[in-house]
Amino acid sequence: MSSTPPGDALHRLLHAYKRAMREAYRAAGIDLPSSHVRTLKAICGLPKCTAQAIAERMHRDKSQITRVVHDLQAAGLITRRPDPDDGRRQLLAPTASGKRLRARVAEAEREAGTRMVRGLPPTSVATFVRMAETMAANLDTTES
Amino acid sequence: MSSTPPGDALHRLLHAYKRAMREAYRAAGIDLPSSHVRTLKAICGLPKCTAQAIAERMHRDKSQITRVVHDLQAAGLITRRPDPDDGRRQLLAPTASGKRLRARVAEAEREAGTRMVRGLPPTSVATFVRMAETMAANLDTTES
DNA sequence: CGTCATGGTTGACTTTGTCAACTAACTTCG
DNA sequence: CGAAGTTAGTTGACAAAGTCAACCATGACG
Repeated sequence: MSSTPPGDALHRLLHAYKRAMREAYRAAGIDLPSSHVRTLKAICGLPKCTAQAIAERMHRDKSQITRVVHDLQAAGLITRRPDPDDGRRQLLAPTASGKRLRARVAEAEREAGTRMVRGLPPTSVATFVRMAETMAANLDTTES
Repeated sequence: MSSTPPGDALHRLLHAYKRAMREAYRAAGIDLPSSHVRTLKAICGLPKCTAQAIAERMHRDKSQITRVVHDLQAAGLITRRPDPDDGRRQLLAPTASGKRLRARVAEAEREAGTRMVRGLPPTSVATFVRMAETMAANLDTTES
């Protein structure tokens, strides 16, 4: 019975969220898939950013990062140069246009984000986010 | 700073959740993709269930439902027979083994679900689910 | 030096979601 | 009645996202 399986609500929410984001991106003239956008955000956010760091930070497969990074570079949004300290690593950094795009993304997201939490007390939203993080951590760490 | 963009937390959570579910399914010897499982749950939950009803209920594309339903039928988990009242519609219902599977799924989910909310007060979890639903509704309804 | 871990790349593949065209069955209404 | 529109479902094609495993380099360490 349990009329509200938590997974369903989650699934619907993320689905709606992704749709809203894609919508927002398109409205802002940004035609990148959302995973690329998130990767770009990560690169802009982390100071000395490597592919590994991104993969770890957002729990994604290395191969995925490789491909996305490749695309972003091809689009002239980021630069990739070998780390002088370690020949295996490559340091990722946004270009000027990458940073500009990132700013526009932030703008679009803020708009959609506020729309999402319309009518909800801000403190609850903070709690919500914290809970989401706790749950994710719970699920992650308990992997045998 | 706003070190925690709400979307990221969401994404990580759903990702972790899906992984946990798949893990749980596999551990229970259920080798169905999660979308099939969710569809089966919907069919078991709705009394007189049509493909359209499912699509609407979980905001998914009709075509997706068609294919999943087809698979479930091929696996002998559901039956599909034309609605006597309307020749276009098809009534979907779980078979005996479909119901059994559904029960096992519920078991596995309960286990993973409780693991997820470990250490969180149950009332907060309820609030969390309600908020998730509100947000999803916010995003859905505000489409121009 | 050999061995092993690490960062990254590649290929093949599955799952999920999206779009558009299309059939068949109902409905509406002139 | 019959033409026009709706609705349920199907199909094909495709993009996006995630997963798995094998594979080079480079670096670290005995």
